[in-house]
Amino acid sequence: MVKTPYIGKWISCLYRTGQSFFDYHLGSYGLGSGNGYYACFTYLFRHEGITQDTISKHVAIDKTTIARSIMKLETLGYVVRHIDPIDRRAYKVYLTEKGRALQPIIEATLTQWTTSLTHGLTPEETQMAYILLERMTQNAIITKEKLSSQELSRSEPNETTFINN
Amino acid sequence: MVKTPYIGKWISCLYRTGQSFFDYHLGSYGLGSGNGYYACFTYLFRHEGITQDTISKHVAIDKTTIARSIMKLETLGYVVRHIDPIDRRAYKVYLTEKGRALQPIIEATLTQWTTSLTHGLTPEETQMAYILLERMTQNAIITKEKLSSQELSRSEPNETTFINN
DNA sequence: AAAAAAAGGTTGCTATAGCAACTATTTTTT
DNA sequence: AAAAAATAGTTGCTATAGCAACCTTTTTTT
Repeated sequence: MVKTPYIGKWISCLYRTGQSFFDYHLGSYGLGSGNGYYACFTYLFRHEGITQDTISKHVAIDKTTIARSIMKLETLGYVVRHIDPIDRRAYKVYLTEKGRALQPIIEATLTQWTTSLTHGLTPEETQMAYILLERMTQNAIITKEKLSSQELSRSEPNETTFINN
Repeated sequence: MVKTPYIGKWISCLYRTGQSFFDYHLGSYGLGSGNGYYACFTYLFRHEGITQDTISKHVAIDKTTIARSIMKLETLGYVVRHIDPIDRRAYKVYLTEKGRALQPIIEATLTQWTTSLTHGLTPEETQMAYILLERMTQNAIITKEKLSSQELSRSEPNETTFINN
């Protein structure tokens, strides 16, 4: 890898090799390299009966991507969706037995990837990596929100622009 | 973002928001969200006349992706390719004037993204983030290489498997 | 020197994921 | 209560990027 002072390059490489890793280890379950699947799964492992939109917002992935991920997971028999009788626009998403059976496998793979990445780091460095990545992610989300609000800001001039400072 | 002990989630978010960022800032130059473009550019800014394969290996991006990136950059008039007279399989890639004119713009955008991500971090933390990301990326590449060599290891039993330890 | 293997690139195919625009409900305005 | 706006989800489209297979040229074996 070339040395440049740009973080994006490392991120990009980590993302892409991660995709290969997940595809390699979980491809046989019908899941491929899609981060969307694992985002949905890890969220569903903790919060069943939530809507796609809730997942989308909590994992910071576009609702279209979540919709298609859930669609695939439903086809594969890992989740079921029931229309929310109170809000008939929304689906509540539940894991099936088959889906829940995947929990240890998915968690093991995610852990394994994390472990691979932090190989050779001290526990303190690993901890630090977590914290820094989390903070950078927060910054990334804020930056993106600023861009979106700037796009709208012709009609409703700068008001939302500084919300996330 | 949901709190889980998996690094992949932060990486994924950073990667995707980064794509949006580049698309937003550089889309008007015909470059979109493709990390491949910026990898090619930043490498070409320092090393002109190299082959696609060299780029591919140095930036750890599949040669197919590099090929298509370069193809697009050629169409857009940012690079030219000349067959290497010594090795007629290979193309040597050069920036055009138009391509070189993009250097400050691309570098500014890459820097801006890095700056956005590290907002609120101390210089030491930023430095730490760099180092840790770099080390994790090295681990990622090694892990991936291990997987590839395992796939081959039926024909030529484990020999290459431990090379990268 | 011929055959085999490796290397540089390309093509075909696939999965992923975002954006814009849309439908259908629900909520808020007025 | 009607109109407007917001929300949940889907469809269409696009760009990105990897893998497998392939072609061509070069290098290595034998």
